[in-house]
Amino acid sequence: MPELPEVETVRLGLRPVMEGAHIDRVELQRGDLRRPFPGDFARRLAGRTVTALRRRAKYLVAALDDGTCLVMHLGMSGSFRIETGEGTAAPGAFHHPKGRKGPHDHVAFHLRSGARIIYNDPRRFGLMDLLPCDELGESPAFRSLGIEPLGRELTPGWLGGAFRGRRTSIKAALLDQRLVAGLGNIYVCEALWEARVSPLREAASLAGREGRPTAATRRLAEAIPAVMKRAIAAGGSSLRNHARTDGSLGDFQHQFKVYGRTGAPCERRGCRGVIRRIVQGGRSTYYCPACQK
DNA sequence: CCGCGGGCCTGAGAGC
DNA sequence: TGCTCTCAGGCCCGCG
Repeated sequence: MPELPEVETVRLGLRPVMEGAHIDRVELQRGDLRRPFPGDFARRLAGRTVTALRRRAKYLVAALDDGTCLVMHLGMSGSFRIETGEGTAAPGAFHHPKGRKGPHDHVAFHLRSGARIIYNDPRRFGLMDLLPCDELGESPAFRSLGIEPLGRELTPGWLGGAFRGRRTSIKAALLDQRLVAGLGNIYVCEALWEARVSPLREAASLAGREGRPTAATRRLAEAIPAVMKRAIAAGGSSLRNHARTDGSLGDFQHQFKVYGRTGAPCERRGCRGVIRRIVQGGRSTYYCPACQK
């Protein structure tokens, strides 16, 4: 469940439990997710205190009291859940509220408060790493990340510049984390619908000229943060995984205008179009051919 | 550098 | 019921 709004929802859920928390012990189920855990991962975390829980694009970053940062990515299927410690946690147990260990619980953070934070990830496309906080920006994963979609940098002028010379589709350009970092397949589709821009358009055609972005680019610069904010307010989108750390579902999937709505009527006022699914770069794109130009 | 295609994993759902 | 197939919210790598 991992685009920016879902990651932000997770961050907001974890923050009250994690910030200021002392990590007693970390348990791993196996040595790797998408990549191996760094050496001595569990040992290096034991005894540390979390000073802040931040987000960069789709990454969660827990700053620790020794100057290292725990970097976490949810991949396609990662989720966190918080288990508060009634009684004593059985040693060696990845506890589940019903006493069962989830089949894909890979990491358990045992906090001094008695709470446990469990990371579950069936497909194991997720990632955890430990890096010096002052070198985060230079790390391979972060070095090439573009701007935050909710930051001040996202202006029509900036977007227009980013699209300049890009021969790829606007859909692919918005998925490119080197430009705007944090959008994924769902929110790109939704933002394009909101801005009435066809996903098939060449990105360069939206660049405009001499710092004069096109009207479509101005609409996109509004639609992107607007969709993200609404999604965060709704607790993200839940398709098959839980978005929230307490196990409750996000609600934004009920507000989708195009994603997953193949064959359904376009909800734009006055539009009689029907939502269509196409494949771009091997991934589904949903859009309304009638009103997205 | 850019853009594309494939690969990495497991599970859910559809269709037979 | 059970099998096979397709698809899934992301990212990395290697190729031309």
